[in-house]
Amino acid sequence: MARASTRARVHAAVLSLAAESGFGGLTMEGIAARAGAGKQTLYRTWSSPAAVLLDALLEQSLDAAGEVAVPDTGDLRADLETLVRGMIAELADPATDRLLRAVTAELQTDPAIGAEVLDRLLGPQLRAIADRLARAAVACPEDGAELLLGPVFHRWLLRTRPFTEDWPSAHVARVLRAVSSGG
Amino acid sequence: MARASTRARVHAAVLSLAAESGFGGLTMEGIAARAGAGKQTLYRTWSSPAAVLLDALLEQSLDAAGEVAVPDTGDLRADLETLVRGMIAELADPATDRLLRAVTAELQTDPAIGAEVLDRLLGPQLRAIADRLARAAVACPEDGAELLLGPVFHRWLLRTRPFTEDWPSAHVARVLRAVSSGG
Amino acid sequence: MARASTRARVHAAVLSLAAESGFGGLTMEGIAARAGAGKQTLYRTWSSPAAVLLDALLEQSLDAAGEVAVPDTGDLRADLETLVRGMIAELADPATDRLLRAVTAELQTDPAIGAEVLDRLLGPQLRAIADRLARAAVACPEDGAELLLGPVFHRWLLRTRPFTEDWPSAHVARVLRAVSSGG
Amino acid sequence: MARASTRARVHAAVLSLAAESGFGGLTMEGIAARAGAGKQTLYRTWSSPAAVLLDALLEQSLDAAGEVAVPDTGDLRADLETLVRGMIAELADPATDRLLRAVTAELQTDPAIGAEVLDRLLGPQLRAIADRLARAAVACPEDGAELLLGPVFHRWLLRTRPFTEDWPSAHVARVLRAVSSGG
DNA sequence: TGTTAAGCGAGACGGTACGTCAAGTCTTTAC
DNA sequence: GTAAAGACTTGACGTACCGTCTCGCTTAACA
Repeated sequence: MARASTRARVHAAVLSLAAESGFGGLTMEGIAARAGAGKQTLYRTWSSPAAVLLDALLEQSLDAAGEVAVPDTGDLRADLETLVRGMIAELADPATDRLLRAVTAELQTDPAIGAEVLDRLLGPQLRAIADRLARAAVACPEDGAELLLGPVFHRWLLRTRPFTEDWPSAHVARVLRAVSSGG
Repeated sequence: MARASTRARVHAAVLSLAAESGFGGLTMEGIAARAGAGKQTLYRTWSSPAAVLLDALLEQSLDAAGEVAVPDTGDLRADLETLVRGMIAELADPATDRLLRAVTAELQTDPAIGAEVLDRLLGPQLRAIADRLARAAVACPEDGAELLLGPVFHRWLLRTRPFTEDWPSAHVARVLRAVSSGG
Repeated sequence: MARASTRARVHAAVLSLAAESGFGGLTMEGIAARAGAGKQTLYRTWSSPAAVLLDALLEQSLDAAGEVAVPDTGDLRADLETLVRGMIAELADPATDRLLRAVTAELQTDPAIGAEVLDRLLGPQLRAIADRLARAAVACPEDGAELLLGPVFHRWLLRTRPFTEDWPSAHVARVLRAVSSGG
Repeated sequence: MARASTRARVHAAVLSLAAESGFGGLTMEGIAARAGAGKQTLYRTWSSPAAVLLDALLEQSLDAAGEVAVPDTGDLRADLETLVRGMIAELADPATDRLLRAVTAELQTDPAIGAEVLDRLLGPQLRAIADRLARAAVACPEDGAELLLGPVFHRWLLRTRPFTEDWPSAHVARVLRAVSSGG
């Protein structure tokens, strides 16, 4: 397995390269050169630039962002709205936008990446939201979480239309109605 | 502009190549060779393999599949469930799966592709669903359509969990509750 | 086939590199870089650094040295001795020595190189000597030529012992006796 | 210096590898792996795969094959013809052919290899033939041995033309004439 | 109808990156 | 405390495509 110092240099290299030239510019060759590492060293551990980047991101932000922070003030409606508005704001940041789009694209092709993203990013996020819903006595918290996030991703990923200022509150209202008692 | 016969040969070539080796295996060089065309001829008209493929697909299926068929039996709940089950079945087909994933991935990178897909595939689909909802006197049909499709795409694209047999009906029930009177 | 200007640049590159760093330092990559050519351009025409070098050498010296000059003063013994002394002198030159050794080594491995060398260097040389012998009414000129050159190469290639000043005349005498009347 | 058991394992490894994949396939890495030794252990004692192989060969066959057996029935002509035919037969064996070509090629590059080969293979061979000639009262036995072997090697190494059935006897006749009384 | 420019096939070209291999050096582990 | 195991940097390998660029050869439209 790779030595710790090697991993660190590679992580630094991939992050700096991604920051400079975007995800599309990442190549194994370039990462190796920037890291002062041999290509074989990279291939020994990672299978593609996306895998390197993902690993770097996860290592970097594991504890901090790994714990997807779902607010819990007791007011479910307000909490979900805060969450949705936060996500939209994050997606509006060009850096995050480019990065998440790249990961999503890669994820379509490489199932291994997909599994890792699910394990360490999406899964926790969905679970955290589901937990918040469960704490509010919602009947089907997993489906509720999906109902909350699905349209956000759909609109963002497929660029169907921009987010408007008042959409989040209306969206949360619909989601809450969807999972309310009658369900 | 390319001659009609050239276009036709290129379209045939890209479709057969995509069918054989998947989207990832498409290259301008390969398409040109299969089509018996020069590379320059391709570059004169299209900028990437994705553009060629998309053009071929749209030309092939524009009128037929372009008209997204949303059933309208009068029973909204049943119609939407039929629609959702149909989509899920389509996504389960390996060929469709690969193709749509590839287009989605490409769409993250190339805004021109994105615009074309939105114009000619997603837009009509969303509008057709919204129309169906509007005909059932739903208040916010666009948001309803998004609420219906978003979770399906979310689960499929991000591979969070498989679709189960009874999920569609529960999902449709939630969506209908979401857009009911209060919305 | 390669364009003339490309060939010329590649030939110049390989000759200058060989002069600077010796044959062992030749790589396809290095030649391509020096020539300002793509690697594929090299591989399209030549299969190895040795092939490039050989081609350059042959093109360079084709007419001049291609015509292996066997002296013909009428005095066969003197002519052959001149020839042998000339060869020994040439082999004593470090540049020629290194180059011919390299070609000989490569020739063991790559049959295509061998065929080319035979066609354009060794064949003509042997034939020229055989012709000279034939003109002197020697019965088996090809075998005579081999008898003349074989021991020279043997001693030089295998470094069995150095050439001495009086060896050529004794050697030629033996060869002439070998192919005389009885042969 | 390497331990005896290590040397033995390395020798076995290099011989088996050479037998399987030919000389060209030998690498320090492969030998080390096959021998169950570290690469460093190899480099400590040998400088190249050729050195390892040569060492193994010489250790294996020193006394046995080192004594080049030149027949001595009293009939010099017949003995030399037997010898030549034997050499040609040996060179016709693909395994011997490959091995000797490889050693010859290596010998052009690495003078140390050359010296060792001369000392322990070629030298004894030439000396044995010279001795046989001397025993037949030939005046210049070393030159005679060279005259006998030179053309064989020349034709084989440079692949000028194949050996024919009746060439050995004619060749021996010429060599004997060359070194006869007149010389 | 005969000319002439365009579109075209073919593919060489300078490049970049690929993923692999082996070289030779180094560190770590374990006997 | 020596050597195995093997990670490391380096650099060449040969291949695949990239996008650009000549080359003739069609071929359709205009003179």
